[in-house]
Amino acid sequence: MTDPAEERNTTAPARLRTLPTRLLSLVTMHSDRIVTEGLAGADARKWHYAVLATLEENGPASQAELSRRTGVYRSDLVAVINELSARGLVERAPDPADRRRNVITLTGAGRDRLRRLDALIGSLADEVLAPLDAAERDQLTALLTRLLDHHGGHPGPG
Amino acid sequence: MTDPAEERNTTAPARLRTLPTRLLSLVTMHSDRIVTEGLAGADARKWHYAVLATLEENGPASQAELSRRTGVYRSDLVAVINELSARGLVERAPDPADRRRNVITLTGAGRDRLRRLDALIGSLADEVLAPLDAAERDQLTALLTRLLDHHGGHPGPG
DNA sequence: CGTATATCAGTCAGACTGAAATAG
DNA sequence: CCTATTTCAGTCGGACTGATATAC
Repeated sequence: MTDPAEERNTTAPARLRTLPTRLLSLVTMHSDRIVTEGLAGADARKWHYAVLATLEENGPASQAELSRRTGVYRSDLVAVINELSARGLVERAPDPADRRRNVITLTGAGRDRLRRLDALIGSLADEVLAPLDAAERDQLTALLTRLLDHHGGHPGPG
Repeated sequence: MTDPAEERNTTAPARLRTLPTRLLSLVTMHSDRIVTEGLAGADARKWHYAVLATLEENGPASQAELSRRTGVYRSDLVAVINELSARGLVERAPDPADRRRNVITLTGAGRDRLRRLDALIGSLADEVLAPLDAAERDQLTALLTRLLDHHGGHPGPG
Protein backbone atom coordinates (compact mmCIF):
# COMPACT_ATOMS: atom_id res chain seq x y z
CA MET A 1 0.00 0.00 0.00
CA THR A 2 2.53 2.57 -1.00
CA ASP A 3 0.79 3.73 -4.15
CA PRO A 4 -0.71 7.07 -3.12
CA ALA A 5 -3.77 6.58 -5.33
CA GLU A 6 -4.45 3.30 -3.60
CA GLU A 7 -4.07 4.63 -0.08
CA ARG A 8 -6.88 7.05 -0.21
CA ASN A 9 -9.53 5.11 -1.99
CA THR A 10 -10.65 1.93 -0.43
CA THR A 11 -14.10 1.67 -1.94
CA ALA A 12 -17.02 3.17 -0.11
CA PRO A 13 -20.15 1.08 0.58
CA ALA A 14 -22.73 0.78 -2.19
CA ARG A 15 -25.24 3.03 -0.47
CA LEU A 16 -22.76 5.85 -0.46
CA ARG A 17 -21.29 5.18 -3.88
CA THR A 18 -24.61 5.62 -5.67
CA LEU A 19 -26.12 8.34 -3.52
CA PRO A 20 -26.72 11.28 -5.88
CA THR A 21 -26.37 13.97 -3.23
CA ARG A 22 -23.02 12.54 -2.21
CA LEU A 23 -21.87 12.26 -5.81
CA LEU A 24 -22.72 15.90 -6.28
CA SER A 25 -20.70 16.91 -3.24
CA LEU A 26 -17.68 14.85 -4.20
CA VAL A 27 -17.60 15.82 -7.86
CA THR A 28 -18.07 19.46 -6.91
CA MET A 29 -15.20 19.23 -4.47
CA HIS A 30 -12.92 18.11 -7.29
CA SER A 31 -14.35 20.63 -9.71
CA ASP A 32 -14.07 23.53 -7.29
CA ARG A 33 -10.54 22.61 -6.47
CA ILE A 34 -9.45 22.42 -10.09
CA VAL A 35 -11.08 25.75 -10.86
CA THR A 36 -9.85 27.49 -7.72
CA GLU A 37 -6.28 26.33 -8.16
CA GLY A 38 -6.27 27.03 -11.88
CA LEU A 39 -7.50 30.57 -11.28
CA ALA A 40 -5.07 31.08 -8.41
CA GLY A 41 -2.25 30.31 -10.84
CA ALA A 42 -3.46 33.30 -12.85
CA ASP A 43 -3.85 35.53 -9.77
CA ALA A 44 -7.63 35.34 -10.00
CA ARG A 45 -10.57 33.90 -8.14
CA LYS A 46 -13.98 32.63 -9.13
CA TRP A 47 -15.69 35.79 -8.02
CA HIS A 48 -13.35 37.87 -10.12
CA TYR A 49 -14.50 36.05 -13.21
CA ALA A 50 -18.16 36.23 -12.22
CA VAL A 51 -18.00 39.97 -11.64
CA LEU A 52 -16.03 40.76 -14.79
CA ALA A 53 -18.33 38.63 -16.95
CA THR A 54 -21.43 40.25 -15.47
CA LEU A 55 -20.07 43.70 -16.06
CA GLU A 56 -19.28 42.95 -19.68
CA GLU A 57 -22.63 41.39 -20.46
CA ASN A 58 -24.84 43.77 -18.53
CA GLY A 59 -22.80 46.94 -18.35
CA PRO A 60 -21.88 49.03 -15.30
CA ALA A 61 -23.76 48.16 -12.12
CA SER A 62 -24.05 48.94 -8.45
CA GLN A 63 -22.53 46.53 -5.97
CA ALA A 64 -25.98 45.43 -4.85
CA GLU A 65 -26.92 44.55 -8.41
CA LEU A 66 -23.67 42.69 -8.95
CA SER A 67 -24.39 40.77 -5.79
CA ARG A 68 -27.81 39.75 -7.08
CA ARG A 69 -26.50 38.69 -10.46
CA THR A 70 -23.42 36.83 -9.36
CA GLY A 71 -24.62 35.42 -6.05
CA VAL A 72 -21.62 36.89 -4.25
CA TYR A 73 -22.63 38.20 -0.85
CA ARG A 74 -22.88 41.95 -0.53
CA SER A 75 -20.42 41.72 2.35
CA ASP A 76 -17.86 39.71 0.45
CA LEU A 77 -18.30 41.72 -2.71
CA VAL A 78 -16.56 44.66 -1.06
CA ALA A 79 -13.28 42.74 -0.93
CA VAL A 80 -13.70 41.44 -4.47
CA ILE A 81 -14.19 44.93 -5.87
CA ASN A 82 -11.20 46.10 -3.85
CA GLU A 83 -9.05 43.40 -5.41
CA LEU A 84 -10.32 44.05 -8.92
CA SER A 85 -9.87 47.79 -8.70
CA ALA A 86 -6.41 47.39 -7.15
CA ARG A 87 -5.53 45.49 -10.34
CA GLY A 88 -7.08 48.20 -12.50
CA LEU A 89 -9.71 45.83 -13.89
CA VAL A 90 -12.75 47.78 -12.71
CA GLU A 91 -13.42 51.31 -11.52
CA ARG A 92 -15.48 52.20 -8.50
CA ALA A 93 -17.15 55.60 -8.60
CA PRO A 94 -19.99 57.14 -6.64
CA ASP A 95 -23.27 57.26 -8.57
CA PRO A 96 -24.22 60.93 -9.04
CA ALA A 97 -27.88 59.93 -9.41
CA ASP A 98 -28.04 58.01 -6.15
CA ARG A 99 -25.26 58.79 -3.76
CA ARG A 100 -25.73 55.64 -1.73
CA ARG A 101 -24.49 53.69 -4.71
CA ASN A 102 -21.10 52.93 -6.19
CA VAL A 103 -21.09 52.38 -9.92
CA ILE A 104 -18.69 49.64 -10.94
CA THR A 105 -17.34 49.89 -14.48
CA LEU A 106 -15.22 47.49 -16.48
CA THR A 107 -11.94 49.00 -17.69
CA GLY A 108 -10.10 48.14 -20.89
CA ALA A 109 -7.65 46.09 -18.88
CA GLY A 110 -10.59 44.34 -17.27
CA ARG A 111 -11.94 43.43 -20.68
CA ASP A 112 -8.57 42.00 -21.70
CA ARG A 113 -8.33 40.09 -18.49
CA LEU A 114 -11.79 38.67 -19.03
CA ARG A 115 -10.69 37.30 -22.43
CA ARG A 116 -7.83 35.42 -20.86
CA LEU A 117 -9.99 34.15 -18.01
CA ASP A 118 -12.61 32.95 -20.51
CA ALA A 119 -9.97 30.79 -22.13
CA LEU A 120 -8.60 29.60 -18.82
CA ILE A 121 -12.02 28.71 -17.42
CA GLY A 122 -12.79 26.87 -20.63
CA SER A 123 -9.76 24.68 -20.28
CA LEU A 124 -10.40 24.09 -16.59
CA ALA A 125 -13.97 23.02 -17.37
CA ASP A 126 -12.51 20.68 -19.99
CA GLU A 127 -10.31 19.17 -17.34
CA VAL A 128 -13.27 18.64 -15.03
CA LEU A 129 -15.44 17.12 -17.76
CA ALA A 130 -12.61 15.21 -19.43
CA PRO A 131 -14.26 11.76 -19.45
CA LEU A 132 -17.49 13.03 -21.06
CA ASP A 133 -18.05 13.61 -24.76
CA ALA A 134 -19.84 16.69 -26.06
CA ALA A 135 -23.31 15.16 -25.97
CA GLU A 136 -22.83 13.97 -22.43
CA ARG A 137 -21.61 17.36 -21.32
CA ASP A 138 -24.75 18.90 -22.75
CA GLN A 139 -26.82 16.30 -20.94
CA LEU A 140 -25.13 17.07 -17.66
CA THR A 141 -25.51 20.80 -18.15
CA ALA A 142 -29.19 20.39 -18.99
CA LEU A 143 -29.89 18.22 -15.96
CA LEU A 144 -28.06 20.55 -13.61
CA THR A 145 -29.82 23.56 -15.06
CA ARG A 146 -33.19 21.98 -14.42
CA LEU A 147 -32.23 21.21 -10.84
CA LEU A 148 -30.96 24.73 -10.30
CA ASP A 149 -34.08 26.32 -11.79
CA HIS A 150 -36.24 24.19 -9.58
CA HIS A 151 -34.38 25.24 -6.46
CA GLY A 152 -34.34 28.90 -7.37
CA GLY A 153 -30.94 29.98 -8.64
CA HIS A 154 -28.15 30.84 -6.26
CA PRO A 155 -29.12 30.37 -2.61
CA GLY A 156 -28.30 33.91 -1.63
CA PRO A 157 -29.72 36.19 1.05
CA GLY A 158 -33.39 35.45 1.40
CA MET B 1 -39.77 43.93 -6.05
CA THR B 2 -41.23 42.64 -2.85
CA ASP B 3 -41.50 39.02 -3.90
CA PRO B 4 -38.62 37.36 -2.04
CA ALA B 5 -38.02 34.89 -4.87
CA GLU B 6 -37.67 37.79 -7.27
CA GLU B 7 -35.29 39.78 -5.13
CA ARG B 8 -32.51 37.30 -5.07
CA ASN B 9 -32.45 36.12 -8.61
CA THR B 10 -31.89 38.68 -11.25
CA THR B 11 -30.56 36.43 -13.99
CA ALA B 12 -26.86 35.86 -14.23
CA PRO B 13 -25.03 36.44 -17.53
CA ALA B 14 -25.10 33.63 -20.10
CA ARG B 15 -21.47 32.70 -19.59
CA LEU B 16 -22.16 31.99 -15.95
CA ARG B 17 -25.56 30.41 -16.42
CA THR B 18 -24.23 27.63 -18.65
CA LEU B 19 -20.86 27.09 -17.04
CA PRO B 20 -20.87 23.46 -15.86
CA THR B 21 -18.45 23.98 -12.99
CA ARG B 22 -20.63 26.78 -11.68
CA LEU B 23 -23.80 24.73 -12.09
CA LEU B 24 -22.18 21.97 -10.09
CA SER B 25 -21.29 24.36 -7.28
CA LEU B 26 -24.71 25.95 -7.13
CA VAL B 27 -26.71 22.74 -7.33
CA THR B 28 -24.48 21.17 -4.71
CA MET B 29 -24.98 24.12 -2.44
CA HIS B 30 -28.73 23.54 -2.54
CA SER B 31 -28.35 19.81 -2.25
CA ASP B 32 -25.96 20.01 0.69
CA ARG B 33 -28.19 22.42 2.46
CA ILE B 34 -31.29 20.28 2.05
CA VAL B 35 -29.43 17.21 3.27
CA THR B 36 -27.67 18.97 6.13
CA GLU B 37 -30.83 20.61 7.41
CA GLY B 38 -32.90 17.49 6.95
CA LEU B 39 -30.41 15.46 8.94
CA ALA B 40 -30.08 18.15 11.58
CA GLY B 41 -33.83 17.84 12.15
CA ALA B 42 -33.18 14.21 13.06
CA ASP B 43 -30.16 15.03 15.25
CA ALA B 44 -27.78 13.60 12.66
CA ARG B 45 -25.12 14.72 10.24
CA LYS B 46 -23.87 13.47 6.91
CA TRP B 47 -20.83 11.85 8.45
CA HIS B 48 -23.01 9.97 10.89
CA TYR B 49 -24.81 8.34 8.04
CA ALA B 50 -21.61 7.62 6.13
CA VAL B 51 -19.99 5.96 9.12
CA LEU B 52 -23.03 3.91 10.12
CA ALA B 53 -23.58 2.72 6.55
CA THR B 54 -19.93 1.74 6.18
CA LEU B 55 -19.97 -0.17 9.42
CA GLU B 56 -23.06 -2.10 8.42
CA GLU B 57 -21.83 -3.00 4.97
CA ASN B 58 -18.21 -3.76 5.83
CA GLY B 59 -18.32 -4.71 9.47
CA PRO B 60 -16.30 -3.31 12.39
CA ALA B 61 -13.33 -1.17 11.40
CA SER B 62 -10.55 0.98 12.74
CA GLN B 63 -10.91 4.74 12.55
CA ALA B 64 -8.24 4.91 9.89
CA GLU B 65 -10.14 2.47 7.72
CA LEU B 66 -13.40 4.33 8.26
CA SER B 67 -11.63 7.49 7.23
CA ARG B 68 -10.46 5.87 3.99
CA ARG B 69 -13.87 4.47 3.16
CA THR B 70 -15.98 7.47 4.01
CA GLY B 71 -13.60 10.25 3.08
CA VAL B 72 -13.98 11.85 6.51
CA TYR B 73 -10.67 13.22 7.72
CA ARG B 74 -8.94 11.21 10.42
CA SER B 75 -8.90 14.39 12.52
CA ASP B 76 -12.59 15.08 12.14
CA LEU B 77 -13.54 11.45 12.53
CA VAL B 78 -12.65 11.63 16.21
CA ALA B 79 -15.52 14.01 16.88
CA VAL B 80 -17.92 11.98 14.75
CA ILE B 81 -17.18 8.78 16.65
CA ASN B 82 -17.54 10.68 19.91
CA GLU B 83 -20.99 11.87 18.86
CA LEU B 84 -22.08 8.45 17.64
CA SER B 85 -20.88 6.64 20.73
CA ALA B 86 -22.43 9.27 23.01
CA ARG B 87 -25.73 8.33 21.35
CA GLY B 88 -25.01 4.63 21.79
CA LEU B 89 -24.94 3.99 18.04
CA VAL B 90 -21.40 2.64 17.89
CA GLU B 91 -18.92 1.26 20.35
CA ARG B 92 -15.28 2.21 20.48
CA ALA B 93 -12.93 -0.42 21.90
CA PRO B 94 -9.19 -0.89 21.74
CA ASP B 95 -8.09 -3.57 19.26
CA PRO B 96 -6.36 -6.36 21.24
CA ALA B 97 -4.41 -7.36 18.12
CA ASP B 98 -2.97 -3.88 17.47
CA ARG B 99 -3.16 -1.61 20.44
CA ARG B 100 -2.75 1.55 18.38
CA ARG B 101 -6.17 0.88 16.91
CA ASN B 102 -9.69 1.46 18.10
CA VAL B 103 -12.23 -0.97 16.73
CA ILE B 104 -15.54 0.72 15.97
CA THR B 105 -18.58 -1.54 16.08
CA LEU B 106 -22.17 -0.87 15.13
CA THR B 107 -24.64 -1.42 17.99
CA GLY B 108 -28.22 -2.60 17.69
CA ALA B 109 -29.39 0.94 18.24
CA GLY B 110 -26.99 2.03 15.51
CA ARG B 111 -28.56 -0.45 13.11
CA ASP B 112 -32.03 0.86 13.91
CA ARG B 113 -30.87 4.40 13.51
CA LEU B 114 -29.36 3.55 10.14
CA ARG B 115 -32.74 2.23 8.94
CA ARG B 116 -34.41 5.52 9.76
CA LEU B 117 -31.61 7.54 8.22
CA ASP B 118 -31.83 5.43 5.06
CA ALA B 119 -35.45 6.44 4.70
CA LEU B 120 -34.75 10.05 5.55
CA ILE B 121 -31.84 10.34 3.13
CA GLY B 122 -33.98 8.78 0.45
CA SER B 123 -36.66 11.40 0.84
CA LEU B 124 -34.12 14.21 0.97
CA ALA B 125 -32.55 12.95 -2.25
CA ASP B 126 -36.04 12.91 -3.73
CA GLU B 127 -36.44 16.51 -2.76
CA VAL B 128 -33.16 17.44 -4.41
CA LEU B 129 -33.94 15.52 -7.60
CA ALA B 130 -37.64 16.43 -7.65
CA PRO B 131 -37.77 17.80 -11.21
CA LEU B 132 -36.11 14.70 -12.73
CA ASP B 133 -37.84 11.45 -13.63
CA ALA B 134 -36.31 8.07 -12.83
CA ALA B 135 -34.42 7.75 -16.12
CA GLU B 136 -32.97 11.23 -15.76
CA ARG B 137 -31.87 10.53 -12.22
CA ASP B 138 -30.04 7.45 -13.44
CA GLN B 139 -28.44 9.51 -16.19
CA LEU B 140 -27.26 12.09 -13.72
CA THR B 141 -25.93 9.45 -11.35
CA ALA B 142 -24.08 7.72 -14.18
CA LEU B 143 -22.50 10.94 -15.42
CA LEU B 144 -21.43 11.99 -11.95
CA THR B 145 -20.04 8.55 -11.22
CA ARG B 146 -17.88 8.69 -14.32
CA LEU B 147 -16.58 12.11 -13.36
CA LEU B 148 -15.84 10.94 -9.85
CA ASP B 149 -14.05 7.81 -11.02
CA HIS B 150 -11.96 9.85 -13.38
CA HIS B 151 -10.88 12.23 -10.62
CA GLY B 152 -10.16 9.47 -8.15
CA GLY B 153 -12.89 9.13 -5.55
CA HIS B 154 -12.97 11.40 -2.54
CA PRO B 155 -10.18 14.00 -2.56
CA GLY B 156 -8.84 12.97 0.80
CA PRO B 157 -5.36 13.13 2.29
CA GLY B 158 -2.81 12.58 -0.42
C1' DC C 1 -40.89 57.27 8.48
C1' DG C 2 -39.34 52.74 6.11
C1' DT C 3 -36.14 50.90 2.79
C1' DA C 4 -31.79 50.17 0.08
C1' DT C 5 -26.90 50.60 -0.15
C1' DA C 6 -22.10 49.92 1.15
C1' DT C 7 -19.10 48.61 4.67
C1' DC C 8 -17.37 46.25 8.76
C1' DA C 9 -16.97 42.85 12.29
C1' DG C 10 -17.60 38.47 13.25
C1' DT C 11 -19.68 33.59 13.40
C1' DC C 12 -19.78 28.86 11.76
C1' DA C 13 -19.05 24.46 9.48
C1' DG C 14 -16.01 22.01 6.58
C1' DA C 15 -11.67 20.81 4.39
C1' DC C 16 -7.27 20.48 5.43
C1' DT C 17 -2.30 20.61 7.96
C1' DG C 18 1.22 19.64 11.56
C1' DA C 19 2.66 17.51 15.18
C1' DA C 20 2.38 14.93 19.33
C1' DA C 21 1.88 10.27 21.78
C1' DT C 22 1.63 5.50 21.24
C1' DA C 23 2.51 1.27 19.30
C1' DG C 24 3.85 -1.91 15.78
C1' DC D 1 14.64 3.75 12.60
C1' DC D 2 10.57 4.03 10.03
C1' DT D 3 5.70 3.66 9.62
C1' DA D 4 0.67 3.60 11.04
C1' DT D 5 -2.95 5.10 14.26
C1' DT D 6 -5.35 8.27 17.14
C1' DT D 7 -5.79 12.68 18.85
C1' DC D 8 -5.28 17.72 19.39
C1' DA D 9 -4.57 22.32 18.09
C1' DG D 10 -4.86 25.10 14.51
C1' DT D 11 -5.32 27.42 9.68
C1' DC D 12 -7.92 28.89 5.74
C1' DG D 13 -11.42 30.17 2.37
C1' DG D 14 -16.48 30.40 1.79
C1' DA D 15 -21.18 31.12 3.23
C1' DC D 16 -23.71 33.65 6.03
C1' DT D 17 -25.50 37.25 9.90
C1' DG D 18 -25.97 41.66 12.35
C1' DA D 19 -25.16 46.25 12.90
C1' DT D 20 -24.07 50.79 11.42
C1' DA D 21 -23.87 55.05 8.54
C1' DT D 22 -25.72 57.10 4.81
C1' DA D 23 -28.87 58.39 1.54
C1' DC D 24 -33.36 57.90 -0.85
